[in-house]
Amino acid sequence: MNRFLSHATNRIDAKGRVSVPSAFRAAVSEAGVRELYCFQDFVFPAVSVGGPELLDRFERQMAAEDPFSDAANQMSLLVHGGGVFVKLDPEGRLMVTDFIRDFTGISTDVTFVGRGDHFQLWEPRAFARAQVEARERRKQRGLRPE
Amino acid sequence: MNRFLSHATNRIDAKGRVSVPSAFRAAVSEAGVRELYCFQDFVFPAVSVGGPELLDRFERQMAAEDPFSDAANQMSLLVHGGGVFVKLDPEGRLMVTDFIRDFTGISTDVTFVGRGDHFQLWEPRAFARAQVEARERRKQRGLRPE
DNA sequence: TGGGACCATATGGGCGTCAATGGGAGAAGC
DNA sequence: GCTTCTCCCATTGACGCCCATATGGTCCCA
Repeated sequence: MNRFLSHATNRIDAKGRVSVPSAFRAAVSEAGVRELYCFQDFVFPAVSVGGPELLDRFERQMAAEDPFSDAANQMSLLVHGGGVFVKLDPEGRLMVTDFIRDFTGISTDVTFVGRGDHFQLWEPRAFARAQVEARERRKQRGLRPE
Repeated sequence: MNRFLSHATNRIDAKGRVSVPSAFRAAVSEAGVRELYCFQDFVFPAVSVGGPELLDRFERQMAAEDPFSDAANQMSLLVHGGGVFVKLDPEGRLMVTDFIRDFTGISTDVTFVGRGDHFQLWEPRAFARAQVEARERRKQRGLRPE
């Protein structure tokens, strides 16, 4: 699996570290990446994490918009200026900084959520709520997956 | 048989495992799959299980939309983040995790329900009720095909 | 037609491995 | 010198793999 799929919740230890699920670590190292880039999501109260190619994704998104629009400006500010680098320790853990805590509401546990080409850090209950909401929205739209 | 048909109920053992019916296992191994992807159904209190092609179907649907829209984000959250991988042990059993239990209400027994290209996990009595309901609905509609 | 052997599936439990977690010590920065 | 971060090692608990047993059904043969 070279993509980020599924989800898992891990505990933050006394030093503020949390283990990245092994499936995600495998996907990261498979891409040969040791340093990850992360920034605040545009839609959800979550922090997105990925390799350098994650920047490409948002540059594509920005390219899809008028480069001088407000939206493109804000996106650049958040992605280029607002992002931070995160390193994994030899055991595959990362430090949960205030940058992450403040935006997500994370305090003691982190839910890692696969998003295909990247993954996200969520406060566990916020993730549960967002899922319920997304499901409700789909029902309202009457869209069926099949 | 390369499709999932009929239904069967098996007991969860002390370690939280349950045997996948042999007919379903045959259909799975015929596709050469050892790792299954499963996620919560959009309509019923059931967990859907299938091979990677189940994921492909959702991704095709996502690809049809604006990839950066809210709708696509929510879809990704449910499909990429909401699913979990399930492995079968050498005897063809799977672990019934809390992810499955909480959503379906399964506690001691699991009803496996074939759905053509995938199958589902149900709490036995919930499945019985859903069948009765479906039958009633059809009667009300005068047995017209949809 | 009845009994018995055989086979496949389902089920139960032991054990090793690995991921997650906790804590200590050295190194680097304030 | 104190704090903070990084690396290293220990612990533990869950999960995957293995082998053993039970149960029900089918086939064969008397």
